[in-house]
Amino acid sequence: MQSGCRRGRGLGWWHGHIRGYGYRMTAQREAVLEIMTKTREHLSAEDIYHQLHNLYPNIGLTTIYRTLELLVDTGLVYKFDFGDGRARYEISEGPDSPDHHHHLVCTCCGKITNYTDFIDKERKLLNETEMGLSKKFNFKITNHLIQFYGLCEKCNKDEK
Amino acid sequence: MQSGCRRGRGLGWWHGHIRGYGYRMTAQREAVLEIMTKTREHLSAEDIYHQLHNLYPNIGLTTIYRTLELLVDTGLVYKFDFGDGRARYEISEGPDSPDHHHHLVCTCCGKITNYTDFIDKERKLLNETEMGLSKKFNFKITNHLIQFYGLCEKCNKDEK
DNA sequence: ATGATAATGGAAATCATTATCAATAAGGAG
DNA sequence: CTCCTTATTGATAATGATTTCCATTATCAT
Ligand SMILES: [Mn+2]
Ligand SMILES: [Mn+2]
Ligand SMILES: [Zn+2]
Ligand SMILES: [Zn+2]
Repeated sequence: MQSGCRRGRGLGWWHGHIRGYGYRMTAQREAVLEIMTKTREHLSAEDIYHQLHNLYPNIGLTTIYRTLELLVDTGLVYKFDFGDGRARYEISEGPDSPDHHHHLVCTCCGKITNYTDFIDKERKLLNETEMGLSKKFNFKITNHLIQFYGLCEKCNKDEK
Repeated sequence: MQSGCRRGRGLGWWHGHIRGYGYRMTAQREAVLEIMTKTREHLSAEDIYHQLHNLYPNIGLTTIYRTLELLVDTGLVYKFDFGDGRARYEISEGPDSPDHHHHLVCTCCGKITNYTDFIDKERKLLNETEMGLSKKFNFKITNHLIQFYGLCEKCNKDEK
């Protein structure tokens, strides 16, 4: 329907997004997005770097960092700190998408678990809270972070 | 009332806590706790280091880091990552204390705002959620992190 | 196809946090 | 209170993730 639609020519849906911010589309950015959209893992910059080295032996780690920063800035990717000393990234469908989820972080082994359960109740409370906080502090909320810390099933057993 | 009470001899309430974990009480640990309990700011290790240098010109930054790690491990202090590249610390009264609060983080200027509003509703939802998640994932939750990101009043204005 | 300029990648620089290790001090035993 | 074991400290070096630089390359509007 939209005249600008370029589907069917091998272009990812993200081209328009990137270009819309005035950035150029490059093979490296394509490659990083390709990986990010195909995994549910929480990859570090170096994880991505290693995965790409097969396909692009000359890609630089610096470029991975730069690309991730761009993707975070334009809202395509979330950046997380799970406490293991390196940033971790995950594709983002935005805080209102049905795939939006939060995390359980095992403080023992570092395992990360996605959960979408209870998100509906959460969403309701979050909306109220965001509205109240915006009003009280004149703070314009754009996003939120929720994480639960504790022991995963395995670590909880080993604990005993 | 309690026979073990040591008030009135210059000992902080935290002595028993630290000793209870088998750690020795030192002037340095005392000093760090003294600062942490007297501020509502979110200090970095270096912040604390500088504040202490007047009183203890010989205290080492390494010791600050070690002490903070100890305090976090024993639950007296919370460690946060607000995205400015350094860890920030804050005294903890525990997730069930009336002083327990969450944060608004300005993504523009980095300003951190404590809020306790809506905590009651939050607590209710958190309890339900924690219970549900514990059951579904066999995950033993010990703590949680909630942060809202956006623009503070000042940055929102300047934005326009 | 051409040119202006944004993007890349290799290497060096940053900078918060850790590891080492000899010197010091806490606190239980006597 | 003194002694002794051993946790703790502090100076320094090491680590490691992320940035900065800058010459080379690639994108894309014209
Ligand atoms: Mn996730
Ligand atoms: Mn706070
Ligand atoms: Zn675990
Ligand atoms: Zn601000």
